[in-house]
Amino acid sequence: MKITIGEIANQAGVSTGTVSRVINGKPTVASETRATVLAVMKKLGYEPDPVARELSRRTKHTLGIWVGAGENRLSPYFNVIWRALMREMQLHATQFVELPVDITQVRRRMDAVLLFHCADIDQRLDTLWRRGVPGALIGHHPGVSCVAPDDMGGGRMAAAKLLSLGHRDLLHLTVSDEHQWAVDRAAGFAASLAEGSSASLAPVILRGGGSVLGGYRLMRDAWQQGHRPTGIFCATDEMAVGALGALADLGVSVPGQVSVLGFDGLVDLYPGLASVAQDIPAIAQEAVTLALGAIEREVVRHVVVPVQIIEGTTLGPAPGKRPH
Amino acid sequence: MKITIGEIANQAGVSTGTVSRVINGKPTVASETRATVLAVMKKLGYEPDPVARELSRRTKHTLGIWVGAGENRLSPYFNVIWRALMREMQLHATQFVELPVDITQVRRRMDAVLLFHCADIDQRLDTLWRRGVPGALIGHHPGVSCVAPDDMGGGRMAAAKLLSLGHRDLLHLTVSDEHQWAVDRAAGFAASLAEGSSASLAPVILRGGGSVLGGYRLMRDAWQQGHRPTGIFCATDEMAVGALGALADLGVSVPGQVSVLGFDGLVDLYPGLASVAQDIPAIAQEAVTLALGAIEREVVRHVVVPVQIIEGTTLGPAPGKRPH
DNA sequence: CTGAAAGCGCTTACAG
DNA sequence: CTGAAAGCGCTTACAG
Repeated sequence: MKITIGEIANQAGVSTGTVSRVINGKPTVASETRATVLAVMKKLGYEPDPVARELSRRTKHTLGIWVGAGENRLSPYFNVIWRALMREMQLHATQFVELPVDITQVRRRMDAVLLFHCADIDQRLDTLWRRGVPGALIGHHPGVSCVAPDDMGGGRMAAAKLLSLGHRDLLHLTVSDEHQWAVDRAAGFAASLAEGSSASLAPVILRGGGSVLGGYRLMRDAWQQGHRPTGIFCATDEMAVGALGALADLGVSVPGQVSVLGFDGLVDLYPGLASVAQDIPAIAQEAVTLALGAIEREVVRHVVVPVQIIEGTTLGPAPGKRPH
Repeated sequence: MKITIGEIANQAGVSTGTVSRVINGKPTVASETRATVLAVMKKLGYEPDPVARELSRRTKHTLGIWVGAGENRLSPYFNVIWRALMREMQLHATQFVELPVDITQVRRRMDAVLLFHCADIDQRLDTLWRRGVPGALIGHHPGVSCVAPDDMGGGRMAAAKLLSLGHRDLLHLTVSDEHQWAVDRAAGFAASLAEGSSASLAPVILRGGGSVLGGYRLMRDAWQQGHRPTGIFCATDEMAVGALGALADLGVSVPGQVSVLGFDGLVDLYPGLASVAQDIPAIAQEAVTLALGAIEREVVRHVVVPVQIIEGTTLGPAPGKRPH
């Protein structure tokens, strides 16, 4: 039998209202009472029913999600962040609608809209503005709440990591489109190298398609044209997977001859892939929080979520160097 | 203001119970009453609240989803079917838990489990059996309810399509792992060719990785080894994308010199991709229906969902032939 | 700080 | 065939 708030209330000797207040972390509960209730909840392995919560919360919100036109909805990254967003909305007991590019078609009421990697942000915000729907976005933009990974910092971390392994001949593979994230990752990478204490280094930067095939071709062509980097930083993990495929086909050993570092943290794409990992769950959580906050006209916030390097077997010391 | 069952009842001059019966297609409603209610619902653009439905339906179900160990959760196909499953569960107001490989860890109660592309089906069913949880699966297996696309028929359709375009030199790229779907697609393709009225044809079959890179390498190597097929059938769209990439790099024109046909229907992967398309929404719907049916110990059913060729610009008549 | 009670939008026995 | 009523598991003013 499913265990409910009523059962908790019984065993804790309080009312269901109090149990509810504990669940929701309301401040108006005596700490002793709170402890008792928490103990009973734990003992019984209670988990609140999200469905009932959603129904009873007066203010039920539905969030629109509006994805940029160019976004590849089949990419691994989209896949992962989408699932994280879904999970987050479920926890917040929030419904959602995925918006078509032409938003005027949409009948369902939306309380707020989350823009995801849209290039034409201004125009879309304008459309929302006219409909009186507040927005938040994953990315960067003045005047609205935003959340994004620390792309610039991640680029810097990539540089620092490769430098610390002794690499001096560096290659950066990125996308030819001027996405903010790509620009920032490249800028962070280059800036950090330029600041190097000894000789200031400049990476070779090559641009192409953002897919696995894009990375493959860039890497293959670069090598065949005589480039001999020992440290390669890719703007996405997909590109890194492609680059690794090309290196394998070229007979170049990784990480013996060449180290490869991706970005995003999708290390399941390739065994041992090293990557500057985004904290996708945190981004999704912030995104939903910001969008929900926008409904209440909360103050605009810009959240930058830290990234973190996941070491893998595609990273090693530069040939002839010892690691330190 | 959200429009509810009460409002419908008011305007239709009936009770909410009757409206509910109409919504749920219960037979015990006078057809005249039904028509009135339906009309009001339509006029007001009413959509039942799935959350409220779930809460009030006495029997709330939680479905476990158990994904095969080898399944690439980042692949486009997984992405698409996963989203279709989520949507279906939402419509059925069914909760779900994604199960880890080690199911003994799971605390939450599950009413049924949906197995997705598992290789070790027998063993998993056994585990479920011991826990008294019924199962259904996407794939094929005797003794449990199953749903799967018509892999064999799709292979036949691929053969028929390429033959009708005049292609006689055929290549099939597939995965090296012995997945049921891969085996069936290849078998259908080969069987259909062998039955050809004139000379019986045999395709060259090459096996490799199922990813884009796998398709790329198979295609490139085949061409460089002197294979000169004019019609290429790939077991997955991802492989087709890879093959198309290789052909582009080799300077082979598509569909001028070579036609390429994928499988799955993920035509957004590549502009103009021709593909034997699975009806993924239908599969997801059946899957959830079967799993929910298994709870009621309904009779075991095996559902095969038809596939359909999506024509694209990667398909054309064999060189020197006119289309008919 | 806490309880009693109403209500979220539906479904479903129970009567009639 | 249909209505009145209870109930799904929670949250939240309203009192105290």
